[in-house]
Amino acid sequence: MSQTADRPDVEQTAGGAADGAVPPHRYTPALAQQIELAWQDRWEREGTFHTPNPTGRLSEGFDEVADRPKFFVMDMFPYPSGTGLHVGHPLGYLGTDATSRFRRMDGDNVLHPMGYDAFGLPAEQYAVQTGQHPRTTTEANIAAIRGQLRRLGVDHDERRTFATIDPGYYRWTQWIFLKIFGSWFDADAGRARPIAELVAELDAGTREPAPGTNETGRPWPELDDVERRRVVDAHRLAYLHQAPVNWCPGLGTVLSNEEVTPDGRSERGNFPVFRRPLTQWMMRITAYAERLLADLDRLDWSDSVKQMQRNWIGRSTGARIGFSVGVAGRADDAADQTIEVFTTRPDTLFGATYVVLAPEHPLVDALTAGSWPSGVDPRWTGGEATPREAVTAYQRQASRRSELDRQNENREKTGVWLGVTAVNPVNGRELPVFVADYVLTGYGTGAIMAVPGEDTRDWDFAEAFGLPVVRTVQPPADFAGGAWTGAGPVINSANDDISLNGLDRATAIATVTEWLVRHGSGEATTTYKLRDWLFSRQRYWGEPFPVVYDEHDLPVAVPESMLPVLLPDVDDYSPKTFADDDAESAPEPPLSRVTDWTTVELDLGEGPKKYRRETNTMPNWAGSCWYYLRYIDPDDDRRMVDPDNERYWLGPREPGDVGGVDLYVGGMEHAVLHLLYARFWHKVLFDLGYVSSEEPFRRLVNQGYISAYAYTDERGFYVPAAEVEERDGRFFFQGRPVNREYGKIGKSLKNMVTPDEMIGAYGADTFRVYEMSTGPLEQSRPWETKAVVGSQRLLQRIWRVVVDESSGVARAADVEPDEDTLRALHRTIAGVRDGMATLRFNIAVARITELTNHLTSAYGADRPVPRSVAEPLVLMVAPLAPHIAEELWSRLGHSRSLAWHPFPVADERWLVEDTVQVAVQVNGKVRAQVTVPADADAAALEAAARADEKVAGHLAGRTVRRVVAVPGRLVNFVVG
RNA sequence: GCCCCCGUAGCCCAACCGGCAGAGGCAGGCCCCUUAAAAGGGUCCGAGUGUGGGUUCGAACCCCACCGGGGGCACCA
Repeated sequence: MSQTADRPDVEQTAGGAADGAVPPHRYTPALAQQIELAWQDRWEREGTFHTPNPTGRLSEGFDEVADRPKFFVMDMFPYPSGTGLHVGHPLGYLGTDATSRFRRMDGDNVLHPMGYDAFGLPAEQYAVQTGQHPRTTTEANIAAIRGQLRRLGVDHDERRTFATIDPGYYRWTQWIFLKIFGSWFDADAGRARPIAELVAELDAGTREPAPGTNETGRPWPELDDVERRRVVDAHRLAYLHQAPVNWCPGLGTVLSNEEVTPDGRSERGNFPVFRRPLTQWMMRITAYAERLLADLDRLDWSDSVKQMQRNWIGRSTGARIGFSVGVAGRADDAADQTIEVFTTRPDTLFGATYVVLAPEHPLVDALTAGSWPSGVDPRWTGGEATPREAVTAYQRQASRRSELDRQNENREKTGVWLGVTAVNPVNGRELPVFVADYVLTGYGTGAIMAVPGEDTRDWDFAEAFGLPVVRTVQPPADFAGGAWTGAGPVINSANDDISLNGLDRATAIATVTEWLVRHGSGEATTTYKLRDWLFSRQRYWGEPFPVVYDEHDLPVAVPESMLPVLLPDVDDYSPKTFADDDAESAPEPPLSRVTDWTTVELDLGEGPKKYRRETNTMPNWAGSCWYYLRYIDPDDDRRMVDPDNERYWLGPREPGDVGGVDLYVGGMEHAVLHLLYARFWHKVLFDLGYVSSEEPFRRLVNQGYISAYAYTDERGFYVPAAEVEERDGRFFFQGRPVNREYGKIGKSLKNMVTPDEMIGAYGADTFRVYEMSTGPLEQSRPWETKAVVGSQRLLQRIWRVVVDESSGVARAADVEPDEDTLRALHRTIAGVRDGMATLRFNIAVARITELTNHLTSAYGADRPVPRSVAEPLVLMVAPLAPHIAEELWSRLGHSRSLAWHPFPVADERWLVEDTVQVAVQVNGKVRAQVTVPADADAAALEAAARADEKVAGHLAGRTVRRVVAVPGRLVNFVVG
């Protein structure tokens, strides 16, 4: 992230204190710096924030906290990229820090760790730009951000810190890969199982290879060893697959679907992306689609993130329907093939008038006819002499078409006819079969039945190609034309056997599906938009795969005892990149050039043999998929995670609970990728018995963004926001008027504000209080530098309540507080607790401000504040502004840190009033206030209200139809 | 086009389960302190909840429609 973790600039502010006008012991920025640095040293020296595990090497001191509830809170760890940290970044870190400190004081055993996500493209690109090894730059960036976090005063247990690039960490990333590689998804059991169990069942004859996994078509007992390995490999959760991938020549690597923007460019770097077939590692996340979807309901996450994951998984139900091809007597070579289509609208089957295959559909070649029949519609041929030429030309054109064209909204539908027809199973109608790129390879079966009457895309295609339309849903009388996708009774849908006519959609779907099943022509099915996860990258800066290839070019797992497979040091770590638009180029991973590494002699049980290493590396997401588990003990070199410690920190709290991290805070931008991948890995680890929790993150909170004003001059260029002056509501830069805009903080808008500047000017505590006071954690908010002074003033007042500004000594008195003060104190405690518990730190700050203001006016300079009020005030400030709180606590005579001191508890006695004011409404309008005993019942309330003369005036001469009296709240007279 | 979230004072934000719209901060006014300014302290000032309907004794809160802002998905059959 940033390299600007400067020591605070004490000089800048120290000058003012020499001026005599300021009392010598005022809480100035200079004093804040001193206090903060001193306490940060002491926390580190004393290991104040060390959290014990139940067992293992980090278990020292666990006995003292064994009876506490556990609380695991963490942030999405930073990616230290070297491009500067701004005030938006710490928002979440401070939220978890305040929560962590509060929960610790309130009696929890709190785990609050931090680590660094450091493999991946940005670090590599930064290194290439600066001509340094990625490890050098990455480690420098980590050191910088580590210093910055320390300067903010966060309470991470630094013994649990690690980076994903540490060999001691990625060893276990590779280990998890081996576990995934070493398992398969048993669809009947709905979970992953070790691959050895599959082999055992195949050998025993109790299981057949899954459909599509046995290319030979021969039974398992007849296969030789290599053929058997191919069958087994095709079952694995991590598998090699040749498929069209997103090849990005500009980056020299392939990208996952998730890393490609909707306009067909790379999310990183904005280079064009092309589809081309390559053999790559895939992760079978689709096997978990149903569980990933269903378990969302068991998570305490925001609706929007859940919704985004639901959309991404994209479950839809419908039917698979077989259309047979190769009608007798037709001059084509497509004998006895069946096209499987997927549809969510089997109720419209009678309206299908043609069939479409995706250009990459495997049946296209086999189905293409030798010649056009006479009289073929010229629109159907693509201008070619034969179907084969037309199809080949179309496929080439489609593969070249960048995704940029594809997303063009109103692009005309294109396609060509294969020269064959397929038979609609429900009415025997012969439908022409087209290939067209509006049908996607990866979704459903890659083939559709086209129903132009009820689908706008099919309608558009039918219009362009002159295809017929059969309506099967009755549109409303005033319908203008085109495809009708709304509801309506079914029409034109009957054969000798069934009729759907008059049925509603749901009934029609059930009826026709049942008919299809009975006739062996289809079945009800569910599909997902989610695709398997492309897991290979042709980059240097990533985890090497723990995989080698043997003489059959089949993958072999590197034994666990040989982990980690270290990333070799190389001179040239940049990938071979190509011209942005060179779609024909092929990936060339940097590791493939390290020839003394790529070839290796190993004894994997068959004696020493030469093997070829996998030269791809894992994607950036791998390291962040499981880092929360490693915080439990990053130095455990025997296990990924100790099961007892995992059960303690992450296990289910009660039967049926998903378990996981108790509070996970991070940006909305990871709503799909990181969170979905991590959930997937966690579920695999759960299935294999390595973790006791079903989900990684029980509760997720997305912190808001911080935006700031930006300013443009008359040419539209951004000017430095910090130098813009406001006069009479208008804005000027160097005397010239500028326009005010609003946007995310950053370099490009020239509106960057760094925490270092703020800490330099006010100290970390002021910065912390400011960020926490601007709203609930989830709320996005504007940054306003000039408002920071308000938080500074609050801390100064708190300081003055406790410390004499001229002598620097605590001025708390051992006297009894008055009742007003006690009420104020306990109301504050209740409010602060509420704010802390609900991550509405602004509420906590507001309550503390009220109490401080009360104390300031109730106890002047000559009347010290009672100790029994000053101390709880200091304790309540501690989670938000820990340094000043520690300092005040210490000046109040305590030698130990307050970090483990119990948080104040409100006394109910001072929360309830003897009497309460309730509003009296007449027809819902507030007309008077009456004071009644706090426990007055409805009748007493009504009596008191009627006795009020203003109320009597409103009621005089009118009929009271009804009286609503809510004890403690109000009385409402409903009059006629 | 579809889906999700959000509209309260000049600005940022509160308001428990539907029960008196205001806690806090910024900005602004006035006063004190000061030779003056800054810093500091004190005090004052504020809207009726985007719009229109509905439910209710009672709506910022629940329902419907619309407007505005933010985000996601998008030829997904």
